[in-house]
Amino acid sequence: MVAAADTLSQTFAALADPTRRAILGRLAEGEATVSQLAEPFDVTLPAITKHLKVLERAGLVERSKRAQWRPCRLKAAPLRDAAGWIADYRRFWEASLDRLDAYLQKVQAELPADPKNKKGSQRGRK
Amino acid sequence: MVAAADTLSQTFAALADPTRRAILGRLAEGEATVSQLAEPFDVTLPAITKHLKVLERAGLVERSKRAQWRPCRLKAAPLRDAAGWIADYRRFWEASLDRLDAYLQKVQAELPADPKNKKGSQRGRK
DNA sequence: CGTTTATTTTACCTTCTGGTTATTTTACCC
DNA sequence: GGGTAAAATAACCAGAAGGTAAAATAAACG
Repeated sequence: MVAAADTLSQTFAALADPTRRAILGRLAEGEATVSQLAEPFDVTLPAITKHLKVLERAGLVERSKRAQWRPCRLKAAPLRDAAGWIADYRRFWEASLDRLDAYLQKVQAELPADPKNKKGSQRGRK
Repeated sequence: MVAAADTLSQTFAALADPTRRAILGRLAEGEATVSQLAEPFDVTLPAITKHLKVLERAGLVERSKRAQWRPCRLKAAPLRDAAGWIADYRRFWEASLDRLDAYLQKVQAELPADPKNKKGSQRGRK
């Protein structure tokens, strides 16, 4: 425990499920009720309710009451923060920097690695 | 099961833990061994090994062997895809669009509230 | 060879997750 | 009020997560 359920963790955890990502995708097209959201998926409604609760706790979805419906709409603010966190790593994947970096680290890893390289004689146990 | 553990889900799941994000942060400064990575945290080494395995399976970390050390380095490629997914929602949080959108959806929510759109003629999705 | 250092593996435990079915609640409608 | 549709809740379950302590590997070193 102690996990503290920080906002960023909740956001990423919410995004770590394909069903939930699809729900957000659907909500990007506009408000939808729970049944409408559930329709494309092969799961029961309570399962969708749970997913929505996760999304709601993560601040990614907001719900209102309209008659017996509970329409949901997208709230993208947490995505801004998530994108912000990831953006710090942009330089690592941009251009060939990733490969260059890998190369440099590999060289750095190889040089001071084997001053002698002895062979062990232990070989038959498991 | 059936979840298929798609790449994006694995990436987001890996990022959903503060310890793992901190590990990535440390690796952004350069290669590090397991013990070095573990040092700032109040957890045992096996816990770090597990976190590293998660990061490795997500393709965010690559490891090599150097003597008895297993130096880790950052691989940011999956972050590019994650950033790409989130970027699709950029318009929802930018500027005042979020509030405007909320307003529009609220209005939209209030107006067509009462018609007798009962059986499946709501929207015809699918 | 035996020791030491670095890391992984092996149980094992507890909590969280995602799913289910069955039952309630909520609110409209006649 | 009774019926009906939408959604939530309750109770339950299997499996994954994150953690631990203790034992096992791996590789340098003396």
